[in-house]
Amino acid sequence: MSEPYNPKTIEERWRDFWREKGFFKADIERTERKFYYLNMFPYPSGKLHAGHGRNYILGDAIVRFLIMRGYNVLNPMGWDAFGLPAENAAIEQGIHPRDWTWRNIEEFKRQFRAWGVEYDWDREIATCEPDYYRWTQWLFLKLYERGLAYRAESDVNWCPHCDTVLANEQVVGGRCERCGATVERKKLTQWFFKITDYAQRLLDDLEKLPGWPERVKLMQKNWIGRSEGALVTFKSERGDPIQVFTTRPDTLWGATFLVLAPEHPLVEALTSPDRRREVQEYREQAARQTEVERLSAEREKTGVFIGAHAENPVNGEKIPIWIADYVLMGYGTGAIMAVPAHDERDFQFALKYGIPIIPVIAPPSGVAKSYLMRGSYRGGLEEALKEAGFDFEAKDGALYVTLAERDRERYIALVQGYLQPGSWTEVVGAGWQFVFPDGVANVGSLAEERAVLARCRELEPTVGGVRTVAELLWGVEFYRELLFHAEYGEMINSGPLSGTPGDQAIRKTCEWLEERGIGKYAVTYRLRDWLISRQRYWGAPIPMVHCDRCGVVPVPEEELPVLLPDVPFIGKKGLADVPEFVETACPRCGGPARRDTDTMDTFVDSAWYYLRYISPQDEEKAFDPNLVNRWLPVDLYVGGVEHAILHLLYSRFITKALHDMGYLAFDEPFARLFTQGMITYPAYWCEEHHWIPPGEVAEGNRCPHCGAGLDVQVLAMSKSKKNVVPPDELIEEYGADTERLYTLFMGPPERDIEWSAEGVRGAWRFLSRLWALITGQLPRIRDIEGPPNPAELDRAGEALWKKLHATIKKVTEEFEGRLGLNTAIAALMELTGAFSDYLEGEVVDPRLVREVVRNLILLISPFTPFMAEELWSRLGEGKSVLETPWPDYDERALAAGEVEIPVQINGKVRARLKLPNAVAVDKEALREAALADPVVQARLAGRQVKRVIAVPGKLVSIVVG
RNA sequence: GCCGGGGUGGCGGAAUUGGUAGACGCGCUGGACUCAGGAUCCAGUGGGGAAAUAACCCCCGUGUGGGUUCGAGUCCCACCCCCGGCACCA
Repeated sequence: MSEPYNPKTIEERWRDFWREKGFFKADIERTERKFYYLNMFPYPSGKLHAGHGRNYILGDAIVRFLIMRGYNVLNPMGWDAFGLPAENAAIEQGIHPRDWTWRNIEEFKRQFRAWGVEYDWDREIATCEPDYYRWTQWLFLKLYERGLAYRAESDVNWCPHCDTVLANEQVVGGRCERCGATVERKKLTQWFFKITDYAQRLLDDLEKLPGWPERVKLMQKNWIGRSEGALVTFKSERGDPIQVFTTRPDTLWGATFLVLAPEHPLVEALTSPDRRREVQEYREQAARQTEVERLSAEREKTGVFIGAHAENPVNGEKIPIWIADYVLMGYGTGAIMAVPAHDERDFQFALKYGIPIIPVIAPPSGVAKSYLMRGSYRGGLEEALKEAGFDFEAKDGALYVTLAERDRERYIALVQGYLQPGSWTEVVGAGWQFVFPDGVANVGSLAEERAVLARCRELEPTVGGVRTVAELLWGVEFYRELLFHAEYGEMINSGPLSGTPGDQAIRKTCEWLEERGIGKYAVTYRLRDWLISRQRYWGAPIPMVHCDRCGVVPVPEEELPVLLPDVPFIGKKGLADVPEFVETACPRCGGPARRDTDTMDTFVDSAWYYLRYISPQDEEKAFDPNLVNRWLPVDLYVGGVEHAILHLLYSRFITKALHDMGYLAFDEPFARLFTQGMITYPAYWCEEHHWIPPGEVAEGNRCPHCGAGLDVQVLAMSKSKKNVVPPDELIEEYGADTERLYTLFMGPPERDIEWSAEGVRGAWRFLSRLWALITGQLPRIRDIEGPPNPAELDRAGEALWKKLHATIKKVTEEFEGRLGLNTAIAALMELTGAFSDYLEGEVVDPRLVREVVRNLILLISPFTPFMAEELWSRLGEGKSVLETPWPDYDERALAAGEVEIPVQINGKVRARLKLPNAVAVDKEALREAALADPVVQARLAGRQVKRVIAVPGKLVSIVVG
């Protein structure tokens, strides 16, 4: 009757069919109904594993859908082929990186073919080929001409394992993103791209990208890290201007010291002779520190006073200058004003080093506190406080008063009368006041702070060991929570701006600063320029020449590409080690000169490749602006979230730069972005033998080599952790269609999901069932033509007809919308089940059977193209599935048949009615039908119906008394 | 610490604008076919109760506690936990 499902022979038959027919070739000249679908191109390392399928199988299904929908789809593939792994593998195996790379590429292509994943292979590109990197070099020259590529000495991240520098984006938690080695800091002269010029636009234009996941946009936003504030110029005693950036200009009057980054250029000149040695030591120690050490040594802040002072421009206060490694040279101006009363780090620092603290912002809570030491006040105070309505606690003869700020004056007047001679108390809240029997002293300036401290010392000798008023108050636990806060509030102790409310404080201060020319409103970004130099061989050489007479000279465009020297590859090698590469003539003066020996970061290669696909063989230019402007932005770009910042931010930057140069009409490369999740699988770790492939793990999670207990973690599939499932084995056992179906069925494509061998079996069972079902029906429908007549269908037929169209709708909408293909497949499984049930009924309409079979094949074809093509041809259809239009659904079918309507009574479902659709969608009829139902009637007996809510097509809710 | 996302059966996950919670699959249980089954097929499967050669019925259930509503997985408030990003950023 029906033959068994044998994917091996089926898939072998169709593997080259689509390519030979040219279904995946885009018509590049025709752009109406065009669709540029793009998968992030892979780095060809070794072999593809099942985890890679998440990206490519998804993409292939989408593209097949789009082709059937009649789109002119551009769906290219290429290779991000430059990079360190090729070099490392080459060193290990003694072969050239290029040979290693091309071997992998061939393997990838073989695997794509086995998967049934097709591309427009005429457009294949590889970034390591001269006809590609020639244009990467061209891009560099263009950026250089525009002033967007420059060479500078700076502190860079150095990976000792990879022997090269890294971009900030490639350092994760102080470690090399690639190899995990601890990153060191080095001072080197390197090439940078000026991405910071585009910081604001990269930020603003995120709003132009509604088709991007919110979280990716947010990650970019955080990475760009815009902060608003002010630049304020302080002056050293010698007169050097010291510019600081602050987000809290409203706290300027509270700045009691300055802190410079240890690397700050002024440190050298400002340090006094007696501090020189200590400062030097601190700077050296800071320079030695790796990022990791700085992170781990967190919390406790260290720093050194450099023996110089600066003048605070707003109040003329003379404040000390320190250096500390919590201030980073790379952010803002590398110098900060420290306001210990309102910044937590500054507060810790000031407390530790005995630097005065002056509060200048009232805490918004409006709470103040006062502590009266035992013996500092006369009897009767407690009663007086009580009578005046103050809230306090008495403990061991001391009083702890908590008051509202508005009662401050009244409280001071009261308590002053009860103070013992020689004693005092404080009021700590919006400002700190010391209350003596004969007067009140405010701590609103450094001079006042000194005076208060002196007076207290005089009265109480034990105060002698305390360096600042803040320290004195810190000694009273009761006060601690009020000594520091970082909130916005009314300005106090701030000269002419005292009394400015919190919501206007920053704006008013900025205006005030600008009027006086001391400072101005300013914006700072966390984003740094993109360091693109790499000291390795396998990358695009930077097309620059160093000439003793002419300096740095660009290689003329017509001399591109600067070819990588073809050298035998043994051991680590940089271009600097190849004399015949280095030695050249200066393009300007013709004299002897040296080539730049750095290659570009591979993220430069991938920052523009989506443009090259449009005209991959063009020998005249990098891309054809005319065609590119018609085909881009990319309609749908699919790849992993791990590129949320690096690749996607760089690509946006390069697109904008090319846009500004007039090459591109658009300034965002990817209209819609979809980030697929990763496939995870258990990974086993043995202390001694490291990663153990899951298949080799011994009984009881033990190491097969030493028997030690293994550490199991479910991690993203990767070759390095040995937890991969090879597609070849899956295809051998179940066929590519099963792997494809399971990959898309396992869960929503954007989520990380664990691979399950049992799940694969489920997909296999379904396909076997479907195969048997359809092949079993072929004889019945071979000679049947035309669609069924809905009017002639019986109840069962009508239900199936309805189900069919609901499924078409569901699958279509998932492809066109959120790409929840797992639910689309579930719908196809349901339809298959319903179809199977229908066939067991007594009356079977062959035309309906034919209709369902045809549509099932078409609907499932993006997921399982081999089986679909095979069944389609057996059906006697002359054309390929890919030449057949995607089915449309019929609204009439959706409105046919019966629906089940639940009836709720007081919020609980008490009956389910089967009603004709016509009744269910009519509010009144629905209401009547529900009330007339016997079960409902019985429920309502003797109770009063208060309200009936009938929701057409949904439910009826009855409220009774 | 700050900013996002998310907590639904034994598991992966479904649930338009608030409208039958648990689609679909896995696993499990029972049965069939088998020398055998880790293959395949059929049936059942949130928990508890009632009932029992049947259908049906009741209670509880979407991290916790409150709230809005005829009705809440979905909305509001408070909290707990997990994941991701940033992290001395001035």
